[in-house]
Amino acid sequence: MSAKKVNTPKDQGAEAKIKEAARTVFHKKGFAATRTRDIAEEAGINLALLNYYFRSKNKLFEIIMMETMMQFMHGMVSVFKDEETSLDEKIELVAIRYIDLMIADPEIPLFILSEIRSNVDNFFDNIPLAKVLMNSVFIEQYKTAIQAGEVKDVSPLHFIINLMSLTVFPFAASPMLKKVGGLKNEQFEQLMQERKKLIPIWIKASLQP
Amino acid sequence: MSAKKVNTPKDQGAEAKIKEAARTVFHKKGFAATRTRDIAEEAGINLALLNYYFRSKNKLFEIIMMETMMQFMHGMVSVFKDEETSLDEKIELVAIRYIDLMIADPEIPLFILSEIRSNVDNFFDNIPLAKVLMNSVFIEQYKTAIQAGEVKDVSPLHFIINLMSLTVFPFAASPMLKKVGGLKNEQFEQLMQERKKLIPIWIKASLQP
DNA sequence: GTCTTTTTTAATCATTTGATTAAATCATTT
DNA sequence: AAATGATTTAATCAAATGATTAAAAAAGAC
Repeated sequence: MSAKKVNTPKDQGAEAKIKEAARTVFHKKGFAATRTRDIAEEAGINLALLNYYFRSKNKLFEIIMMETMMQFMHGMVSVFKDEETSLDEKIELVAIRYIDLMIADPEIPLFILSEIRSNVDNFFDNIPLAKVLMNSVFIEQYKTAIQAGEVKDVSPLHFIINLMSLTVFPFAASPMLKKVGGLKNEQFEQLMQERKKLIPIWIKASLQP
Repeated sequence: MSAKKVNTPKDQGAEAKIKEAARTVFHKKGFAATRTRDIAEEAGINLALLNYYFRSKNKLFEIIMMETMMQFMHGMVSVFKDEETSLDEKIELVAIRYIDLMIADPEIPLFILSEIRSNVDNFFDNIPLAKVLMNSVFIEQYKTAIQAGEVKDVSPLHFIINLMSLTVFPFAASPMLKKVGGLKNEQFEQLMQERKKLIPIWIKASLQP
């Protein structure tokens, strides 16, 4: 053996280009609607290269799915676990981080939601996500605030659902919203920027006892 | 010509059975992932019958898509246009109707959201939905309440987005929510039932000046 | 009951699509 | 620059899939 990682041959990084192309196409069309030929064309390489590097469409998809889930979950989990920030600060952080993430990558929410529908087991059966989130510092702080009478006594699940709903849904529904609201991309993004400040205000208002 | 509508031949309604099966399968798997053979099997009929009655997979899908969109939009539009109900009552009606609709047919939100992604133009370019909704009685009542100082001055778009987010998102995300929250179907439905009362409370709290 | 029309089926086509193969090209080492 | 191994391609395969066809079966008209 000699060159195990010779770096990229032709221009620079065929393998990386394929993965990037796969990310783009899978995110935009979903697994079932993407053809391996679409990915090859998007990457500007031959179809056989895809199978050479990634063995199959399924394997390639699993990689993209896993990375996307990690990217999406990491922002949330890191905030949820933080011992240093208050309940209010966490609410603000979640809104800001998620909206920024989704402005940068607006296809993510619908991609995750629709692909998980056919796939639930694979991704969550291993990960104890229920425990991690529902026993997190965030939820403990929320429960403490309830016991102190500082916020209304509503299930933490509703609280999380509301925060995610207000943050994520507009991006999942953006094609419809742009039509129904008659919005250009610019205006839609402006609206989402506003929500970084507004969502924490609305959430806190809903918590008033 | 003689029998134009001879009613159904074999058991009762092959055409209807195919449409019902198509609805089930399309809603569950989306257009790209469903095979015409899946629909035929679900309907308990031969594959050729599907093409005999509906000409093609595309035509059949268009019918299902159109009917589903109508079903989904009708509940909303009829409330929005109602001259007899107050702003508060409309908020309550939207929450109740939509949650009931989606408990009965939980696949609808994700089906609509993901299919529209590849299809925006077809369904909205004809329909002046933007005008219908944004000039509805509902929005006029909201604007009036702002001018009267009864509610905070926030864009009607945010208001609609929030109402839809809190109502629809949990169903779109239900596979994930059930995993993350460790919920059985029973418990999930119970949570959604609670939201029929809670969402109007939260929305109204967020409107307080 | 016979005839005509409608409904249903089995068999088959043509295309699409994921994947493989064998050979050619390129890069690196010596 | 020759040899070796890594990368890339064109050509091709086999299975899946949407659609059609021709004939059989059922239903209705007379």
